[in-house]
Amino acid sequence: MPSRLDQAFAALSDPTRRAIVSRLARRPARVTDVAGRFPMSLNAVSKHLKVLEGAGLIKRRRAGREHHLELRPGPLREVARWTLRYERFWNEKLDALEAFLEEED
Amino acid sequence: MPSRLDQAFAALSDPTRRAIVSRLARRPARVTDVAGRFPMSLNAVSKHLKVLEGAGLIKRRRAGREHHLELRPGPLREVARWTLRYERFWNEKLDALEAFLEEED
DNA sequence: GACATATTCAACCGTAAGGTTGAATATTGA
DNA sequence: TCAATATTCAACCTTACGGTTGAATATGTC
Repeated sequence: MPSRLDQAFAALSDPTRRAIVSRLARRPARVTDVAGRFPMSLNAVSKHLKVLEGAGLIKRRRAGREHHLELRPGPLREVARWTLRYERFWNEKLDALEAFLEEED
Repeated sequence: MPSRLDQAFAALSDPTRRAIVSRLARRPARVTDVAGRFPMSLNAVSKHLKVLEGAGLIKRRRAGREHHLELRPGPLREVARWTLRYERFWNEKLDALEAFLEEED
C-alpha cells in the first residue's frame, strides 16, 4: 500500500490530473464542469478524479446528483516540503555553476 | 511521450527512488553503493536508477567499470516550482481554518 | 410515471511498472 | 590469461494505469 506521499506524487505525474488541480485551484466545480475541458470521455475524467481523491488532493461533497469537487492543499504542501529539502542542494549546485562560469572568463 | 515534469513526478512517486535521491543528495555514489541499502536485487535498483536518469534527476559518469551517480537539482526545482504555485492557495485555506477555529472559542 | 441529467460501476484492452532470474559485457588485478 | 567485480541486457511475471464502451444508479423535472 503506497504512502500518502507516494500517492500524491503519482497523482500529479499525469498532465490531465495536474490540469484538474489547476482548474480546481481557481474554484470548486462539478465533475461535468471539469470533464468539459478535456478531450476524453467523462468516465476517464471520473477515474482521474478518483485518483486525486484517493491521494487526498481533492474532496468531494455530494449535493443531490451533483458532486462538488474542491482542492485540498495538504498533499501539495507535503510534496513541496519534501522537494524543498533539496533546495539548499540545488542552490549550492547553481552557485558552483556560477563560480565555474566566472572562472571560465 | 511524457513531459519532463510528468517524468519527474512519476520518478519521485516511488519510495525507493526518493530514498535514492536522498542518498545521492549527501554525496555521489556508485550503483553498487546505492543498491546495498535496499532489500531488492541489484537489477531492480539499476532499473530505478534508469528511471531517475530518464527524468534528469541523476547524472551518470562512467569511470571504467564503475558508474558514478550524481544528483541533478533541475527537476526537483521544477517540481517545487509547480507545487508552490498553490502555496497561496493552501495558505488561504489554513488562514480560513484558523479563523474558523478562533470563531469556535 | 416518464424522461433527462449527473455520475459511477463493470468489463475489457494495450501498455508500462516493479520485481525476479539468468546471461552477457566491460574492466580491473593477479 | 584467468578470475573477480561492476553493471547492463533480456525474458518473464503480476499488477496497475489510462483509456474505451455499455449498463446501472440516483436525482431532478415535466
